[in-house]
Amino acid sequence: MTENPVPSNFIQEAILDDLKNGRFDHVLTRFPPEPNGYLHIGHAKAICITFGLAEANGGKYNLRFDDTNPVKEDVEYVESIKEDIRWLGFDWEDREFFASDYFEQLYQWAEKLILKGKAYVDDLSPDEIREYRGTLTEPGRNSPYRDRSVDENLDLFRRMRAREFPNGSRVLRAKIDMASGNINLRDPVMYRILHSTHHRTGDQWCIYPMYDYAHGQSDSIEGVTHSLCDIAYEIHRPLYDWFLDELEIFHPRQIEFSRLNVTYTILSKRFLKQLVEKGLVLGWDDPRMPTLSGMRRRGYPVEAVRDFIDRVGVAKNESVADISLLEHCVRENLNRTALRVMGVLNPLKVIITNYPEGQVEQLEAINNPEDPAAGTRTVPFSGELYIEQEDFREVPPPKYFRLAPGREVRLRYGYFIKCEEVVKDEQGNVVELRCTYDPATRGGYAPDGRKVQGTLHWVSAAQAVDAEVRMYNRLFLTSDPDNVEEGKTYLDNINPDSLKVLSGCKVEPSLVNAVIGARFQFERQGYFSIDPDSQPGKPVFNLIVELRDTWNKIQGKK
RNA sequence: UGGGGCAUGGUGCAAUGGCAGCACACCAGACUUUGGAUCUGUGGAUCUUGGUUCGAAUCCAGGUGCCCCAGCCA
Repeated sequence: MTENPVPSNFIQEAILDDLKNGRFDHVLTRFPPEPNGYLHIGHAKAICITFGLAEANGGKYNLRFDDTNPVKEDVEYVESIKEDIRWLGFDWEDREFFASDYFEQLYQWAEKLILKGKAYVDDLSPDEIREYRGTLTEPGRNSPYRDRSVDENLDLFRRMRAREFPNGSRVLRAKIDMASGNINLRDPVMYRILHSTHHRTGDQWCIYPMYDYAHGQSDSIEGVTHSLCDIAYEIHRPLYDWFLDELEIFHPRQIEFSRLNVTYTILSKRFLKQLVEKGLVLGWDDPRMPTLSGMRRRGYPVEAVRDFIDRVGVAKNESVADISLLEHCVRENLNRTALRVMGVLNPLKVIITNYPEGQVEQLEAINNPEDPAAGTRTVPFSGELYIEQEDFREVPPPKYFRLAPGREVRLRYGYFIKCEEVVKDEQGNVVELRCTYDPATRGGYAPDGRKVQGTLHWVSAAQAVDAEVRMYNRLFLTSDPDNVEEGKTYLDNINPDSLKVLSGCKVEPSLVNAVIGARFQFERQGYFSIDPDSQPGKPVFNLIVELRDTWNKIQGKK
């Protein structure tokens, strides 16, 4: 977890400076999502930085929905966004705002700019506006409507509001500089006509403010001191400042930091939406998704997600965080907190030939070796068990420590068993092992000091609970999925094996009534959580993350 | 001579003129009733050229590379 509650980064330094030199005497930040999609791990970084910095400096933070484009937004998203932020552990109390609440004020300020001769109504078509804007290397040209009189502008703008004109027929533009090297300053559009029902204001408006015009003013209305945002808005800052200065209203400070990228995933709302809509995943909360709802469903502890964000840091470099760091954070958390259990994913039947017929013993097992307070439980042992198919090899390769004909291994918390006979079906598949056990090794200790190389997990057949286990793998095959050759897209990099559903799994009986969301370590395999799809007596597990596997590594080298 | 931003091990982040450090990853070993965890150890970085300075990752100048901007999206 975070050792140092006060973050040390360039934004914190800037805040401290502002406090010290009197630019501000308190700190108020805001997170401004547009409700047009679900939050992902990249947003989590923005939220933790934005809200975390406010907390660290004794300030408050607002949640403000940037809902200025009715055609893309929906209440479904505002609900999910709130749930995700709460999950992250932040409480914005009563400071929940919507840019749409400011539409009237924004409109009045627009009239003010018209009156000042700083804004005008333009009749150019969208195509013409683009033409007049010029290019990256050539300056733009003034619109023929640029020098309309204040009265005419005012009249036209009011009639825009009064629904007199169709979509796309006119816009309100700021009058700045069509020759500016910064294209954002080439008379940016402030209002466009959109005859469209807004999810909150309904049909009250048919003109909607653009981001650049709405954002800074919304910050100002709320008294935000530090408006932290994506590096992409850095070149918008002159415009952000321009509106505030021209309007002569409270002037927050915008500071930009670089967004988070993560290897083997894609963090773009557009792409994530595509995955959902094309049915390539089961929904926004599919456990393979980098969305917060997906991670939550998968079973990632929120503490681990936060820890990851802290470790990734804050800077302006374009950076790509290694997914293995996230996985490390998850494992580190779960190693401390998850109860250990035994579950067999791909069962292979084992008959203990010398075990007393019909006998069942209750053996004691440790719940979490990292946490003595977690105590112990009992697991039933009998003459008919399941072990993992992978834990038996008829012809064991070098360094394979598990079961093989004639070899003795330990069953965890159980007995030493020795494989005496291999039973196969007509196709030659191993279907059953016949073994003997050493009654003197109860609990897994040999009184004669005899060693075995392997310890296997197992489940007693009669008491086993049937379970479905969903094994997840990276959604993408390449570390930078969007980096594709001509003619291909990130969709070509999708991993066809990102989900494998195992249906005949056998888990120990203590798991029969595990609650949704509970997390366990299946010993020697990985961490798993109970999926909401679980039914009473029929648990469904999600693989959260596998245990580190050095045997796998050894094999991979060959 | 469009404008803006960024360059530190494989990855991410520190070092704010004074011994380039931390984490993840990687590799080797110890230990182990989870091939988990834990512990120990190895290797590996300041984009480049010049300048200032006793001393430069840090300051200055030039160069190079990468990212962003031409929505009536945010």
